[in-house]
Amino acid sequence: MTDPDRIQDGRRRKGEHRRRLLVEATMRVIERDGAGSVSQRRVAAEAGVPPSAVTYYFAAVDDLLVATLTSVNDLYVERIDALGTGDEGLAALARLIAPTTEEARAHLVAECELFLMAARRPAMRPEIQRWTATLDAFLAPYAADPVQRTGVATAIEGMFLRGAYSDANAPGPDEVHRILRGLLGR
Amino acid sequence: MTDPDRIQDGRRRKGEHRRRLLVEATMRVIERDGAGSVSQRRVAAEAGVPPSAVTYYFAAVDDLLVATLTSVNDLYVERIDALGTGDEGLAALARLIAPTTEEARAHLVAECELFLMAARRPAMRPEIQRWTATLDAFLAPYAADPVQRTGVATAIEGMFLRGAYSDANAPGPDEVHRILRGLLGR
DNA sequence: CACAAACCTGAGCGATCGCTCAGGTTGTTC
DNA sequence: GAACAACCTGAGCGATCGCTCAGGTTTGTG
Repeated sequence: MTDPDRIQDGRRRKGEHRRRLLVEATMRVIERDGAGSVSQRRVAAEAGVPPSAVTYYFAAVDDLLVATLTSVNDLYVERIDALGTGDEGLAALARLIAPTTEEARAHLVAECELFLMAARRPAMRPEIQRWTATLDAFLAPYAADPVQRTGVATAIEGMFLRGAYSDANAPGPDEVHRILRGLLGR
Repeated sequence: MTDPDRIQDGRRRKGEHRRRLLVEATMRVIERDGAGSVSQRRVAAEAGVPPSAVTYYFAAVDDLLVATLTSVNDLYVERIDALGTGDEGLAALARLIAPTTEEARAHLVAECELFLMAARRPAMRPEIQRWTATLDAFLAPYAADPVQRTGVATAIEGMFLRGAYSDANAPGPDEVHRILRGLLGR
């Protein structure tokens, strides 16, 4: 995504800022009410802009969802790339997976809903592949065998999902770390 | 769920049949249009009954979704219990996980959406726990260590999720089988 | 300072939504 | 066959939905 502040043209710069504002508002709506509740009007109210402003920047509600998924993905790819290596990298990944606060859990639920939406929307599919590729690249140093790597990657996604349900019995960062170590034979 | 044909009272029997009809219609609506598109009117149209009939049997739309999740879960618990043991049990599980037809994939997407809904609806949480417990019980003979078992269980759920995205690069039954064998150290 | 481009909005159309309710039908019981 | 319980429905209220559009404002350009 283009950095708004790098844009010369003041008109476009303002527009790009507004676009971001809307994506952030969308994320808050999803966290609070669910991805199915994203509507032009709700996002507009959350962002404090008139409804038609949403239509101006995103022709359809689906386009808004694609942009939001892309934004979430940007952050995750960045985080994965910054995890580090060896066992510390694994521990950091575990901390990334397991939500420790109720706020983090709400965020996680929102992300899961966004990802699952891709199952029905071809426009979102490339983002899924980007995530999958990023995760696979991170795991490569830990597991040379691609079959094992896919197994661990799916387990990671499964743990994200379980974190979304939370309640007491969800695995915390320490247990996630132990599980990862176990799956990778360490 | 109570078997409708076992009910003596003809009034109640008919009612229970109708209730099932509505749950099945709901599942078809979810497969076609997504869990977010489930509405009293849509389900009614799909089932060929007047809208008020839906309200009569399920006070709110959420109740309909809970009933549908329960129904899906019933089937899965039954299937898991019938998988068998040893490597053949593992192969059968792999066949259960990986969708081979487009129809199976659509069904899988619907199931994932229903499960994820539980993250926001406490009324659905017990069904998640029922599934988790069933899966854990199946895996017990394959892995004594509970940490490893949770790892494999989350991988299974991750593979369900990946099957929902499908496309070419999704793992087929054979690869799922290989992954499972690998994770269980066989 | 004229012109253009990009930004921005209020009003509103037709459709769908969840849910209520008064009243009608069918099946069971005694 | 009277009394009752369960089943069943059409009509409709108020709210929200996606999306369109004509026209107004701000910002950059030559």
